[in-house]
Amino acid sequence: MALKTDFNDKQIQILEVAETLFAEKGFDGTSIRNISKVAKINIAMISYYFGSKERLLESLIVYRTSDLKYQLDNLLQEDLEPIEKINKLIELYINRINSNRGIYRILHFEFTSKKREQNLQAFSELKKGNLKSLESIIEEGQKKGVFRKDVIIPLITPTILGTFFHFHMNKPFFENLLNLKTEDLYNNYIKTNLTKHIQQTIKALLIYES
Amino acid sequence: MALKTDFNDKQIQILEVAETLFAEKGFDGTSIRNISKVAKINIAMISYYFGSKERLLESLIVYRTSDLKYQLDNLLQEDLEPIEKINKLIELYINRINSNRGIYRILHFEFTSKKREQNLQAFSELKKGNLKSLESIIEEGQKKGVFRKDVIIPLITPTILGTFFHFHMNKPFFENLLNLKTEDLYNNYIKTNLTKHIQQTIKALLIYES
DNA sequence: GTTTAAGTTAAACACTTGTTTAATTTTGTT
DNA sequence: AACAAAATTAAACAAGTGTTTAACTTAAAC
Repeated sequence: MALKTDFNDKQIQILEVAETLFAEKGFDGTSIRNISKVAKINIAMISYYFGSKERLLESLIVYRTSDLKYQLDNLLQEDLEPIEKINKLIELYINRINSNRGIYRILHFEFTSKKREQNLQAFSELKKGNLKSLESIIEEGQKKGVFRKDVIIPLITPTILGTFFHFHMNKPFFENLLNLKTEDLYNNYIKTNLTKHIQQTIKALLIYES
Repeated sequence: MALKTDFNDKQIQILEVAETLFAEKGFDGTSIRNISKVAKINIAMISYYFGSKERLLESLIVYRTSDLKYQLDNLLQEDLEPIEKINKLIELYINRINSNRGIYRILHFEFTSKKREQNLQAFSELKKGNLKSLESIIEEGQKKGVFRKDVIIPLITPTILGTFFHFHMNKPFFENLLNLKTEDLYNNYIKTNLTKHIQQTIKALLIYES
C-alpha cells in the first residue's frame, strides 16, 4: 500500500484517535487495540487501511504537516518591517504548534531517535523550508541595518521552538508555579506571556549591540 | 523495597545499561530482557534489586540528579558580576546536560506525561531549586541596575534549556546542515557556538532596553 | 564446620503485542 | 435481483511483555 495524502472519514477518525494517544502515551506506549477501542473500530481495520502501525504514524505526519509551508510563504510576502515579520512568524509558530500539540509532541518525541530516521526525510525538508523563510526575513533586516549581523541564524529556531516546547513539556510544573489552574488560563498564558517573552527575547538578540 | 540512594556495583552496572537503552529507545521501547542481556545479568535480578521496571527508572533518576544542587550553590557564592554568573550558569547547565545526555533525555521524555506524575515529585523539587538560584542572580543584577526589570524570570529556563534540547533532539538535521560530521565536531559546536548563542541571547534579553 | 543470608539461575506464569486469516456483512454497479 | 468489490468482523497466530517461583550456589557470621 502506497502512502496516500487523502483520507476518508473512517481513516481520519482513526488518525485523530491515534494522534491523541500517541501524544499522550508515546508510540510504543500505545497499542493498536487501544486505538481501535477508542476509535470504536475493529483492530484489523488499522492494518487494512494503513498497512501497519508504523505506516499509521507516517500517514499521521502527512495528514498534519501539509499546509504549514503555505502559511509561511504568505507571511513572507506581506508588506511589513522585518521585526514585525519576525514577531508574526513567532506568533504563527506558537499558535500553530499550540493548536496542534498532539502531532508536534509526536514529532518531537518519535522522530529524534535513529530508529525512525527513514521516515525523517519529509520532516527534514519541512524544517529546511522553514529555515529558509526565517533566513530571508533576517537578511532583509540586516540589509536595512536594523538587525545585527553576528547572530547564528540556524540557532534562532531552536530558541523559539525550544522555549515553547520546554515550557509545554513541563506543563504540570508551570501550572503549579504560575497558578494556571484551568486549561483556559494555561492557553492564555501561552498566547500572551510566553509568546511575548519569546518575541522580546528574539528582538533583543537581533537588535541589541553589546 | 524502599528507594535507596546508594547502590552496589552490580546495581550500578544495571542502572547504566538501563540509562543507555532508555535514552536510545525510550522506557516503553526497552524491555527488561533487553537490559539484562546487555548488562549480562539474569532477568530476575532487576526485580530482585529494584522491585520493578518502574522502580528501576526511579532509582536511575535518583542516581543521576543528586549533585546538581551542590554545584549550583557553589556558583551562587562566587564573587562575580551578575552577567558573569548568568554566563557561568548557562555553561554549567549545557556542560552538565551534554555530558549526561542519557538521563536528561529520559527526564525530558518520560517525565512529562501525566502517566508518571507520581514519580515527578523529586524532579519537581530539583526544578524549583534551580529556579530559585536563577532568581537570586537576576534580582541581584536588577538591584545593581544592570538588568532590566520586566523580564519573566521563570521563562528564562525554558529558553536556556529549550534551545539546547531542541538543537540536540534535531541532531541529525543540524549535523547535516552545519556539516558536523564527527561526534567531536558536534560536541565542539555545542560547547562553543551553541553555548555562546544562548549566552548572547540571555544577555541581550536581560540588558537591552527597547 | 555448620547455619543463615544474599546472590543467581532457568523455567513458568498470565497477559499483551502487531499482524493475518477466513468468513460474513455492507455497499455500489449493472 | 444478481453480482462484484469494499468494509467489517471474531478468532487465531507466534512472539514478546513484566513478574514470580522454587531450586541452587556463593558468601558471611558464628
